[in-house]
Amino acid sequence: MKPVFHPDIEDVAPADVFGALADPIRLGILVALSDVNEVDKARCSHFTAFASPSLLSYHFAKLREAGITRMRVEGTSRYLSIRREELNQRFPGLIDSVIETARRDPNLPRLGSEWLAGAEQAQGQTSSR
Amino acid sequence: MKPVFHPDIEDVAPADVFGALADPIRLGILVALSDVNEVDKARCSHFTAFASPSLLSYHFAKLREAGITRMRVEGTSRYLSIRREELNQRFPGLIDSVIETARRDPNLPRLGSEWLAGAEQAQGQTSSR
DNA sequence: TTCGAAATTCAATGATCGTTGAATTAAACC
DNA sequence: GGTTTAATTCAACGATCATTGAATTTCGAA
Repeated sequence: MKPVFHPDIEDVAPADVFGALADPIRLGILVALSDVNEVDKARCSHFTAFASPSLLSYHFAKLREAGITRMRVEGTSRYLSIRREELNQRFPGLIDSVIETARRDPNLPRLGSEWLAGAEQAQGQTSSR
Repeated sequence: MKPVFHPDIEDVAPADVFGALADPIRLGILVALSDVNEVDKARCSHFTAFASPSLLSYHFAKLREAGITRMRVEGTSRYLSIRREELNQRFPGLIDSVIETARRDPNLPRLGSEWLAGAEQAQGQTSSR
């Protein structure tokens, strides 16, 4: 249960962020994450429609290592969220315009609306962050 | 004197734009271009401090093919500019926050201040690394 | 203690990327 | 004409990328 590496936001370079955004699957993940109001409600397995499990792992790691997402381990599951406050502190306004730009792209993979409501049963009181 | 291809801004996908931004040299070019108030005043040869001529050509093409820059041919020279209006129409607010983000990166290649002022015969000496 | 679900890791692939250096085009200037 | 200047093109290279599929880890539950 190695505790998933997250880079210090100060160590993230703009070019790294843009590199992580240069893929339709990852942009689709980002948009889906931004649709989740409840923090840490997005489980990795919710994205199986986007790609195979191993490919998803690859893309999740890319986003995480670029400082864009956070990954919380709980049992055999992983929950994803956008590192909004840290990103806004380091790159003010960037992530919002990126998400807004991606959201308008009709060619990105998307999740049905049902999963947003159906992904429940989270007991998220364990120390956040 | 083939007339330089520029993609229709509607054909540009967000992932393509981010891919073009995923490089320090190209971000440096973008920041430098945003410093030029006079449109079409930035000649390609002004960026020789950033990389070799052939590598510059490569990066210029990347930015151009991603719909980010425009290239005007005049004699043997080429002048670059950011496609601001079109980008803002297609991806509102994006290019400004990208430039602002890049401008704060202390690790990007930069141009001296002398070239901004008309600079005709500038031959900088600031090569390091 | 075995079984199954969630997710990662690993090795392999073909594609694209960033970089170099030499050759090439194209216009300008004597 | 020949030369110079600006910039691109081309072939090569090693590095990274996106993708696949099989093997592995980890934990929860029966």
